[in-house]
Amino acid sequence: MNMFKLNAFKNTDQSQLDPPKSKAELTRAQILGTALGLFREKGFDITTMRDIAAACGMAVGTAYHHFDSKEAIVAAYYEAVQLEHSSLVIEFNQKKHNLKQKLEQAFFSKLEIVQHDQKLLGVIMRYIGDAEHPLSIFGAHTSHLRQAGTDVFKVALADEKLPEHLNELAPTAFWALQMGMLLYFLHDQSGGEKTKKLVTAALELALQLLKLTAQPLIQPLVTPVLRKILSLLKAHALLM
Amino acid sequence: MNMFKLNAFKNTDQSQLDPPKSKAELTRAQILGTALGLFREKGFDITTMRDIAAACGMAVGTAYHHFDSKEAIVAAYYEAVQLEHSSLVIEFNQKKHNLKQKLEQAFFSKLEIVQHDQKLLGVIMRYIGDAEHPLSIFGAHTSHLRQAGTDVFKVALADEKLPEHLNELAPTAFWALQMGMLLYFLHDQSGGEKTKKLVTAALELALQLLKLTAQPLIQPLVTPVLRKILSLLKAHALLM
DNA sequence: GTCTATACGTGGATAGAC
DNA sequence: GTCTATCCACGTATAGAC
Repeated sequence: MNMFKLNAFKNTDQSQLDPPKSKAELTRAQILGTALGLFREKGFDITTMRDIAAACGMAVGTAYHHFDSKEAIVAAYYEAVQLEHSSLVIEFNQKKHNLKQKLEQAFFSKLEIVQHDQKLLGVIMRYIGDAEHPLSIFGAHTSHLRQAGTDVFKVALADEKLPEHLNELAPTAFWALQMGMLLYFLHDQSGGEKTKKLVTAALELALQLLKLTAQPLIQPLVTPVLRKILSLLKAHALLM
Repeated sequence: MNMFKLNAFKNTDQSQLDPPKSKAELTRAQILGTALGLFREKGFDITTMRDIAAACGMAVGTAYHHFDSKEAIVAAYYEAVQLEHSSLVIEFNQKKHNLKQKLEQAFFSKLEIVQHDQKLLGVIMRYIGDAEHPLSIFGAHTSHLRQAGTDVFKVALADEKLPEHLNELAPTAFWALQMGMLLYFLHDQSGGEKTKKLVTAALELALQLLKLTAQPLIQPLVTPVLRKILSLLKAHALLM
């Protein structure tokens, strides 16, 4: 099991194990943990900032002093998710594994981290289309999260010898596929079982395509198209 | 140019050309048109129901009598978009065209319809992760829209002879790709120019992959994986 | 059934005193 | 950093006019 950052939200009373924090950091952590508990239990929309403040035994204004908005709490959650995911993948890649194993670990570990937070993931997707919104996963305010999210796959692909353009495209493509996984998982009522099966199948397909496009006969057909897609994604800062 | 349903929102004073409507239908159309104008001009979140009612010269209660919520207005907009798109594609496919032409028309006509409504599209994406929400494009309440959206590609692919599993998967895959196009377009600041280029490149790649996977040598490798993906998507009612 | 006018409860977010 | 008081908008409800 993973004993990383996220457990701070799941287990509020282990602060003595962590390095000493300022009062503000403690209050922030308390709000975060309490809020996530309420979100998981009742759902994001139903839970009010008044509920959260009351459950923390503090005033509404205090909660807002530490988090600009209710969505900002979810943003903090997702930052922690990404942090934990990155460290799990890096740790795994310090040992030798084949590509399939690496990719499966990258996908499955992400899934494990968010396993019980379907309701929270839905909120993260909410502003996907508002480029202006600070919480849009495609917006400027979250570029560091996209960076970390694609870096994970750069790590997993580090030992592979891919054609030049694929080398640049693949991490973003896998990141996008991972977003698709989360989207499917959001609507998965089997507790993630179906999602895991889909990931396995999708990765198998992706690996086959990867091998295909690397073949000398096919590569010249695909390369110019990939180059074009590459440049257009870069124009949007969607490619990291 | 397309003189279909959507123009009712863009041009409010051409009611004499349309078939006679009940008073309620006229009021509904007026609210819809006025609201869309305000959404486009000021943005969805900033515009209030009171703004809309005031701009229509009616009471707030009247607006709510015709639309359950502010989001419901956007839902009505998207219904009309899908209706117009379907009829444009069907019309185009009554004449002979090759597959590339058909797919490009399907993608580009959708883009043309929503060309000036980036802000509205963002709102449609907002509930993508809330399976329960009536406006989620993956939810039960919008299954008819997904059906119409994939049917469009069934029409475009009707003349093609594809392997069995691809035949079922392809329309959903293209529908998903089209959603990706809309997502990219949302963040496109070139007025859709970059989006068009990306669509062209993506379709070229998709057609190449389609040809590849149809080849006898490759098909046995891909078929079992496609079958698995197919069954998992069906389990979610994501496949139509 | 359609529309007006008005008022109310709820919840997100803010201002300003301490 | 914290709390109290307040604002604003959404959505709902109600009573009455046509």
